[in-house]
Amino acid sequence: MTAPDLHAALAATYDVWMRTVDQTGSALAGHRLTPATFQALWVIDPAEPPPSMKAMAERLYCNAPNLTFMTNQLVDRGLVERAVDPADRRSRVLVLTAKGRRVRDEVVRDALRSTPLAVLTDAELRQLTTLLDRALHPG
Amino acid sequence: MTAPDLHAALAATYDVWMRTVDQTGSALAGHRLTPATFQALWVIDPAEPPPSMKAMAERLYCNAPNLTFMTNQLVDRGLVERAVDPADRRSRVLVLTAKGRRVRDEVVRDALRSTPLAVLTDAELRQLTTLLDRALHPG
DNA sequence: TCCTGTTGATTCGAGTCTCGAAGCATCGAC
DNA sequence: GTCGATGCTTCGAGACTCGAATCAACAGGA
Repeated sequence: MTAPDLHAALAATYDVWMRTVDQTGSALAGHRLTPATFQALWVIDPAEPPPSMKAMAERLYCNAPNLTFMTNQLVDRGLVERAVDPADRRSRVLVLTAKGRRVRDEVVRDALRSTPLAVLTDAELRQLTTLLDRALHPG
Repeated sequence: MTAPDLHAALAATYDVWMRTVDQTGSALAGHRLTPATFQALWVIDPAEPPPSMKAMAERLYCNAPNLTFMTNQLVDRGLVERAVDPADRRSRVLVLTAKGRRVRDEVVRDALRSTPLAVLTDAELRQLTTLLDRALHPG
């Protein structure tokens, strides 16, 4: 690793993500969503068991009070509901409502359509994911 | 391009950038910088002519009032100065102060040390940059 | 069974960030 | 010179973020 190569790679990563958020913006406004609430929705995979607040905070790289705030935004908009985790009654899990699943589908589709990455081929995308995953999960 | 491959690539891109910001946080606090002011500093390359507000706004994907706010933060901390562009007296260019250059060097170094991408080899980094640039600048 | 320390989440307050609308000065073309 | 366009700032409102304090529930040991 040398600084110029690393700098260029990080700058490009930043650009791709920021352009994705920026160009998804107009689609989000239609659902009264902001980048923050979109990201919260993004990390709730409806195919997996509903995540706890703690799990959400880790995925979103934010702290607990912040997540409480974002969760309230989503609850106010009728997209998620809090439920008590029977296995640990301190923990609240976030369950998508029917509307939440529908809205999430739409905005995720919008994001995938808007991201600059959409122009890459499947092979390139897999190559990209492999490189990034190697960085995220070394060893 | 198919949705699952694209989804995975975008998720990994998001993770790399957010982990970079997250892990650079403690280093930023020492200079009384936030992620936003750090990003503003990041896009002022001291090796190039000082950027105008407009150029900054494009690089940061934000609007003019927002940039005025962030510029004020940097000016208050003595890191940049506004200067009138002689070629267009409406335009203000952002000039790093001596302290600004020093602080920018430090925090950029911190960011490059903190990013998950730092574990990749030069060859991998160049491969990554090539892929991302192809997405950012197609054709 | 009680302590006791820990953990998951919320509340509160303060500060930061973001943006639309309106305003001002300057530019460029005519 | 006039007029529309452009670059930036101000203002006001809302969204976001976080540290500190609080509360309920868990987990372990005496």
